[in-house]
Amino acid sequence: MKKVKQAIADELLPWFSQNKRSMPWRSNRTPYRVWISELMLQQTRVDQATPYFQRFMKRFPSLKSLAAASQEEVLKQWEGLGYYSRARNLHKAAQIVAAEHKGRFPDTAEGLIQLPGIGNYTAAAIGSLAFNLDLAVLDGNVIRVLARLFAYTRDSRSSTAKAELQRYADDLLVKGDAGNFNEAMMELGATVCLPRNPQCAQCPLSRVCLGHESGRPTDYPVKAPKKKVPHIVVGAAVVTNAKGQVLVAQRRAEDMLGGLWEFPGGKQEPGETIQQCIERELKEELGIHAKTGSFLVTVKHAYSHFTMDMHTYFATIESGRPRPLHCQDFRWMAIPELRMLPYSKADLKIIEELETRCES
DNA sequence: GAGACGTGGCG
DNA sequence: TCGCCAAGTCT
Repeated sequence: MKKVKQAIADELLPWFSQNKRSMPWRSNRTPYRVWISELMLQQTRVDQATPYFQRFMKRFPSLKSLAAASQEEVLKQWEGLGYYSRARNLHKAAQIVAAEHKGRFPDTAEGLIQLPGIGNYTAAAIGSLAFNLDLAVLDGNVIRVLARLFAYTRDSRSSTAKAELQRYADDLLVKGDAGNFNEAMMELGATVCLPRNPQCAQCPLSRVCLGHESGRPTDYPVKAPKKKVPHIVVGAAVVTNAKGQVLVAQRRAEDMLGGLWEFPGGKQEPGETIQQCIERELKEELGIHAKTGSFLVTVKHAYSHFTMDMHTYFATIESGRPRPLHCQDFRWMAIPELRMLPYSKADLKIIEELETRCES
């Protein structure tokens, strides 16, 4: 442990000061900027989050402007980034800070972690980076780096392993320089101590790394295998009316993809044709009796916990007027206006197909 | 504590 | 093609 601490001071921190290039846009570590960037970076690669961060800061330059926005505007900015509860929680937290903390961000770990969407990792990240608190982060990168450094054999997904590795991180933390220590550990994991091809020859810590010494660094961290995800078939409808408008519905707030808009539809039940599925879903969701028409497109999509084939058909209403039964809201939209609302990637693929057909 | 929760990139 | 993975949190 002592040798590792020494190597961090002598090798890792100098290495980091030469190699911190992945997020130049976060050199400005204000609480608001660190918070937004950390939220976006959860389970997300820097390259994917970067353009979102730039646009987000342009649209919502301050906590006040974010708190004043509608959830729909926030979701629209988040569209395509995934894990949309992050956006909903971000918006809630902004309103809490604006209303209950006079717009000042909490500057303690205890205060930060009470905000929605902020857990152990994000509280430590904001605390160390924006407020220079001595808090060590534990994310996927740090878990991998520490597991290799100490040839750690417990299942890294277990809570006991997390607690133990957190203690290692706490012990190694460079007091007074926690922000740089944390970013250095994560940057090392992201660029050198890679999951599949660790670049031990270039690693500033290889000299004190038990994983490297073992000759099998990729044996760490140990992980129990994941179960494979189910596959479902979904039917969806582009319901059209006489004005050439199409019907979109807003998903309920706490559901998966909550608050986003979609083409109505749902999971195909056993013994049902896809047309029957669509007509049933339209009745349940919107209370309309509709008839499916021609085929539009099949969207294949992989979510975190299932994969889906979404067969999309045109449809027209035979009787009834739409009502928001199993959805939050619905709207008739001209095709060129559709993109004003936020959607998931799967429904954006349907919109793309509609736009392509409109042009020709 | 295990499972829900998105998306894109990579070997 | 396909499973795994990426700066996690919530229930």
